[in-house]
Amino acid sequence: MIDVELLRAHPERLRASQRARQADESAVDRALEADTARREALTAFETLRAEQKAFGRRVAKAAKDEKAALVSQVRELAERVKQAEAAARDADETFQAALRGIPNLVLAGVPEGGEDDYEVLREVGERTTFDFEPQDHVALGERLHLFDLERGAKVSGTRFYYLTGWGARLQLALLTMALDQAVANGFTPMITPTLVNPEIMRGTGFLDSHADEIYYLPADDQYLVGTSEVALAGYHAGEIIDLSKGPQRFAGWSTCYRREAGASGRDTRGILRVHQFDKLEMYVYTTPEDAAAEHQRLLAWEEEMLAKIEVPYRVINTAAGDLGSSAAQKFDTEAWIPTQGCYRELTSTSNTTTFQARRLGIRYRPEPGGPTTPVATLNGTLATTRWLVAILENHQQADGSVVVPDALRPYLGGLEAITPED
RNA sequence: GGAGACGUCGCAUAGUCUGGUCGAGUGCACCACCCUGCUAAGGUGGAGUCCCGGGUUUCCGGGACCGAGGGUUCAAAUCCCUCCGUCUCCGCCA
Repeated sequence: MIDVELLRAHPERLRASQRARQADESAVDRALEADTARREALTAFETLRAEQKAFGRRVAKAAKDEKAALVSQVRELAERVKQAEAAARDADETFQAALRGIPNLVLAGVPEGGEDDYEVLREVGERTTFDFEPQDHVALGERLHLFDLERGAKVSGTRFYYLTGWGARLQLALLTMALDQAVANGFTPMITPTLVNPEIMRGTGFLDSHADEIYYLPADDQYLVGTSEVALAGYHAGEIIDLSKGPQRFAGWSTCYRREAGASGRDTRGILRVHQFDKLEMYVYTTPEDAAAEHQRLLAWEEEMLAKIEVPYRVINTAAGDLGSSAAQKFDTEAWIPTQGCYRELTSTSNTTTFQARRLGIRYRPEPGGPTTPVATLNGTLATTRWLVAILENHQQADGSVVVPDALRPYLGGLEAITPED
């Protein structure tokens, strides 16, 4: 949620932000109007309510035989209070809805435009080349019995899969390595709920821009999370937290569920785009002043992981129009996928500034005993099931085996390569 | 799944039967100051969150908030309903 003070004092900044996102500028003015209407309605109600309370005190103090007369006098006032309260509530709901309709203010440095207007910040590593015809991850995985797509489809439908044998172990190894790295950097490991209540899902902003991506269970009025970011954001909802000892960093391990509603026909092969996968996610609560620096740290930790799996990648600065409603800036890292001849997203780190925290009511005290103010929150990927695609394709050998990157070997009992004979 | 008890200001509790002077007492913790020759004890005061208006760095006035949401009433922490959560017992499954 946008800061109301910002809306009132600098609506032009929000209009510019909306333009950069290729979103509706008039939403800003509707929110401003709704704010004015809400304040008028609130003042009207509060004036009447104060009158009523003053009268109530007189009734309480009055002698018994006078009470009936006084009470009959305020009946009509009580009715007006009730109406004014309803009007104030309606005006507030209108305002809240208008405010929620405005996505986060994009930061300076975010490229304007849509999905294809990203800026490439750097490319790291040489694009992998082979002196043989490389196989795609599906062929490799099936040959090495790392996953079973056919039976995944039989049991759960398209975009579902079983990880089997070394495939299952490879995922566990990868996520465990990610968790170890996070812990070494001061993150608190968390295994989070994957089913959350509506107010938490709404608070993270996913119901705005990604609503059709989310599984919903009507019988229970709950949502399946598409990332543990949701549960980690909700963790401190409604709380005043302590940031005096620095940022609070959490590493969430969870299964993630996505409907992939708008992606029919895209990436239908293999485990690149699936309805269910596992992820290790970083989530940070920090001060608004520190958020940009923390964002760089999250990106650096992501790149540290990519270095460990030894795949070429690039880093992009996502364009404004491709940001989620909560994000003020987003960096993706994309690994080179040899058989596709392009880079594919492996990690994504967003600075959501105070946007999520405002919606979820998460504050801190900059000064001990001083007033509260919303915290800033950030998130970033450290490993997902999809990483297996990049590992398999980039480390494949002419004989169909896949060399295990050095850093992963300790997590696989020292295994150096996955070979067809296994 | 059945029965019951409970949910109050950081923690622990009072207040609910008998609606009004209760945004709410007490203890502990906390902050400031005082006192005591010093990591004890004592004294005084302060202190919740959010919103609106005015003044504008630490102020004043008003409103909301006693798990959440409805209702009754001139008036609700207090009465009624629904939901959520916690605990205890029973059943069921391990």
